[in-house]
Amino acid sequence: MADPAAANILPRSFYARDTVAVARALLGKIVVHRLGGAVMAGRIVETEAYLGSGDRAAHSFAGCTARTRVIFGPPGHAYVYLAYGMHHCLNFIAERAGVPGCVLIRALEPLQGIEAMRARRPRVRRDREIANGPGKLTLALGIDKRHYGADLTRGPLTVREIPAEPPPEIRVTPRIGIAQSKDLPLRFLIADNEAVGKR
DNA sequence: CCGCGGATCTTCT
DNA sequence: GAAGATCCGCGGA
Repeated sequence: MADPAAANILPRSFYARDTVAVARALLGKIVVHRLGGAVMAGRIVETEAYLGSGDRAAHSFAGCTARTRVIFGPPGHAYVYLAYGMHHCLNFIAERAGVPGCVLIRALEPLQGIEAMRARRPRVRRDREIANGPGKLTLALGIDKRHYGADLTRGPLTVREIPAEPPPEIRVTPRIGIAQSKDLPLRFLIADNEAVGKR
């Protein structure tokens, strides 16, 4: 594969669609983070959509608050929050400005900067365990609250597309680890990939 | 491989 | 004041 960090950045129009379309289209795309001289990159292999209406599991369901403000803003930005008081989770904002909707990045296949990722995940053995969970990938990439609202079309955190990459085969399941709206088919993953969370 | 429980803290009720 | 969009280590099969 070509250098992932040099691939084309996805434009804002990529994110300015309905949330499910964005969640599906993100599979196979590349997250690139430049931090402290390191360039880290991973291929998105698992996502979940959190909708703006009728989705009780979505943080935006309770309305626009200090925490969910960015979800109601323009697309192509990052929504980062702390889960269970310990783990950061990374989401990308979808839909046009004013309409809530975001996509949780649940798993990455590490492509580049693996040594830098391992430095933050010292206990991991296999490469595929470095970022195969929403809390694991933020730790591996060094993502935290400083990235709240970050613009994904420019800056140290970007999402890119390898040209001429064929679209992956997508599998659909209910979402993981939620208590409400739990049966909606809003989890998407690349069918043949090993670096995805369990069911 | 599978199930269990503890850690830890922000946000909204 | 309780509930989380989780992870890890432990013990057992």
